[in-house]
Amino acid sequence: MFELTSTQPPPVAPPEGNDSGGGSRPATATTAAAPGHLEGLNAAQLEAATHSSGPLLVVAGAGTGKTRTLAARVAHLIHGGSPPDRILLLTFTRRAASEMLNRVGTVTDRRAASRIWGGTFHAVANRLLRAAGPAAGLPGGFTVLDQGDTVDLFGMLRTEEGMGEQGRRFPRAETVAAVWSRMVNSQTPLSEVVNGQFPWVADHTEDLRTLFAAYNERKRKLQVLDYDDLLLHWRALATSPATSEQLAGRFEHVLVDEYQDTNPIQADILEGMCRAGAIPTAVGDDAQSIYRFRSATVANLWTFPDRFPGAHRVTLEQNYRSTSAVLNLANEVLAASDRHLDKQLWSDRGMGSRPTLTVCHDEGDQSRVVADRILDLREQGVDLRDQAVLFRTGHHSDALELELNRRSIPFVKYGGLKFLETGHIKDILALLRMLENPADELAWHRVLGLLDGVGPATIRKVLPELGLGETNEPDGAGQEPTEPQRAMIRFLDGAGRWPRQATEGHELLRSVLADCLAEDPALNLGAQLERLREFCTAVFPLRYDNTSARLADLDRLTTVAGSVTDRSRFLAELTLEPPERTGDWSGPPHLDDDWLTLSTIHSAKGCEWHAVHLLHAADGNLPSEMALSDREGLDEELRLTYVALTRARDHLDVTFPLRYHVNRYSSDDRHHWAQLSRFLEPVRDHFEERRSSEAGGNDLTLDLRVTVTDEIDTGLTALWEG
DNA sequence: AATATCCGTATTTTT
DNA sequence: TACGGATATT
Repeated sequence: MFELTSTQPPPVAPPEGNDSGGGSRPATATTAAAPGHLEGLNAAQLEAATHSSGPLLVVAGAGTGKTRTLAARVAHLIHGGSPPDRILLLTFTRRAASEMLNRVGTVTDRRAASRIWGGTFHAVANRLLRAAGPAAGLPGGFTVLDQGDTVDLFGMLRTEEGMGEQGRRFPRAETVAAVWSRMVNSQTPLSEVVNGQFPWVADHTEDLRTLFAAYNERKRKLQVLDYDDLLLHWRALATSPATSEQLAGRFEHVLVDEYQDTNPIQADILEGMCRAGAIPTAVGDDAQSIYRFRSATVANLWTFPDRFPGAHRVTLEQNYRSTSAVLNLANEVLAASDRHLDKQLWSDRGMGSRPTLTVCHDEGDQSRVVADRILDLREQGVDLRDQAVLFRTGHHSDALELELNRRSIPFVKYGGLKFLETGHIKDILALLRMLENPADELAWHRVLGLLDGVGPATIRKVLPELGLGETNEPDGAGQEPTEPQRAMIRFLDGAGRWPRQATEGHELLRSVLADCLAEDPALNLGAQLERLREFCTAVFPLRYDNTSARLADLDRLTTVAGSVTDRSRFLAELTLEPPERTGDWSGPPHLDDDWLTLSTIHSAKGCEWHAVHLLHAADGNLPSEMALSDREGLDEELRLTYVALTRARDHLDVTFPLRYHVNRYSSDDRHHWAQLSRFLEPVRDHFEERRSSEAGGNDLTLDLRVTVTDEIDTGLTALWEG
C-alpha cells in the first residue's frame, strides 16, 4: 500500500457560494489550522476521516455519525489532492448516495462533489459496463432484468422445457429464481444451496440444472443482464489481468458504506478495484447486518483485515442519536446476540423518557393506540416528519393506514409493494424495452399478449415468422441492422399472421412503435410515452378492470420521465433505482408539508427520527416465523430488532396486539393469542408498560351499523320507488 | 386456441 | 385479498 501523494492539481474551483443547510464554510484548499470539513469531529471520527496510509475499516455503531465521518473523509481526500472523479463511493441505496454527496458538497465544493462516482454497486456496474461495452463482450444496448422479469423468464423456460406439466408438482418460477440468485450471489454450488436453503425442491435438482443452463443461454441471446450479471461482469472486469489495470487504475479511492451488507461478489469487486493501488475504505456495523436473504455476509467485515493486509481499524462508539434510555435498551437486546465486533455504544444525551410498551387488544386497537400517540406527540411539538412507524413486513401497516386515512393524518410509506411491479406499469416499460432492445423477447411477449385474441400460442407462432429467434451477430463494425432489428422492421411492415380480433390493436401498435422509432422528427421520451399511452388506452380495457386508474399511473410515469431524455438511461435507472416509497410519484408532500413516515425496518436502515413507533412486536412477526428454522436467521431477526430500536432519538413506543386473526383476509373471528417478542421479553422492565383499554369500541360499532343499514335501505328503496 | 370461471393457497425483507 | 393454476366454455 502506498501513501497517497498528490500529483494532481488541487481542485481549486471556489465554492459556489450559499450552502443553505447547516454550517456553510469556505472550502479552504490549503493548510488551515482546522479545515472546515473536519470541524466538530470527535477523536475517532477525525482519525477515520484523515487516515491516509492504506486500507481503512471503520466500525461504526448505530448513530455514531457515520455519514458525517464518511463525508468528511471524502472531503478530506479531495482537499488532499485526489481528483473527485477518481473517488468511487459505493452505497446501499440511491438515497444514501445522494445524501452523502450532498453532505460532501456542503463541506467542500459542490461542483467537485458532483464529479465523484457514487451509487449502488448495481448502478455503478451498469454505468461501467455500458462504458466498457463490447470490450466486455456485452452488446451495447443491453437491458436489465428486474426481479419480476427474471421470474417471468424462468416461467417461460419452465413451460418451454415442459416442466410442470401433467400434475407434476414443479417449484414455482419465483422459487426457481430465488434458488438461482442465492446460488449466484453466495457463489455456492447448486446442490449445497438446495440442501441447505431449499430442501423442499431437492427432488427437482436435475430439472433445475437444465433450467439454469437454459436461463443463462437465453439471457445472452436476448441481450439482457439480470441483477446478478451486473455484479458478475463487473467482478470479471475488475479481476481479469486484461482489463483490471485499466478499470481499477481509474480510481485512487474506493469507499464502501454499509459493508456488513455486501455479498461475496461485492467483496471480490472491492478487492479487484483496489488491486491497482486504490485505497479501500469500508464502513459498517456487524450488529446491523440485515440482508442475509440477499446473500450479504458480515464475514466481509470480519475478514477485511485479512483481505487487505495492513488495514487500520477505527471504531466509532459515541452515539449522538439516542437518549440513554433508548440506547441502554438496545444495547441489552443486542447483548443476547453472541457474535459482534467488540464495541460499547454510549451517549451523553441524558437519560430521557422511558420507552413505552403497550399491550393492545387486537390490530385495530393497536392502530388506534398508535394514532393517538402520534397525535399526542404532535401536540407536544414533535412534527409528523420527525416521527416514524416501523414494522417487519409491508402489510403490517395495513390496518394503521386505514386508521391514518380515517383521521386525515398524511403519511408516505417506504418499502412494501412497488409501483413498478404492477402489471400496467410493466406493460408500458415493456413497450419501451422493445424499442430499446428488439432482442428482448420477454418484452415482445408481454406487449403482444395485450392484443385481443393473442395468447401464448399465437406469440410462439409469430415470433419466428418475424425472425426474432435468430441469433444475431454482434458485428461491431458496420451499420448493419442486427437480426432483432430486422425483426422489428418486419413487424412494422406488417409481417406475421394475426387473429382477426387483433387487427385494430395490431395496426395501432405498429403505428405507435413506428413513430417512436422514427428518426426524422425524433420524439423525445415524454412524447414517446404519450404515444405509447394511446396504445394502452385502447388495449387496457380488455385486460384490466379499473382502466382509468391505471392510465393515471402511466401519466405519473410520464411526469417522472419529464427530466430524463435518454430512453436507455430512463429504463436502467428505473430498474436499478426504483422509487422506494409508495406515492413517490403522486407528490403528496406538496399538499401537506408535514407527513408521517411508515417504513419496513429494512427500508429504515440509516435513518433516524425523534419518535419511533414499532408495531407488531409479537413473536412470530419479530422474529418472523419464516426465520425460526435456523440460528443464523434468528440472529438476523435480533439484529433487525436492534436496528428498529436504534432509529429512535427521544421517544420509543413499542406495541403489539394480543389477538391475531388466524386468517388475514377473511372476516371470521378465529384468532390466536400472541406474546411479546422473545427479544424484548428479557428487557421488559426497561419499558413503561401499559395495557390499552380495549373495551367500549365494539358497542359504538354496533350503533353505527344500525344507522348505516337504515341509510342503505333508504337508498335501495329509492332505486325502485323513485 | 383464447378466454371465462372457479378454486385453492400463499404470504419477509430488496438491488 | 389477489393471484396463479386448472378446468370449462366459446
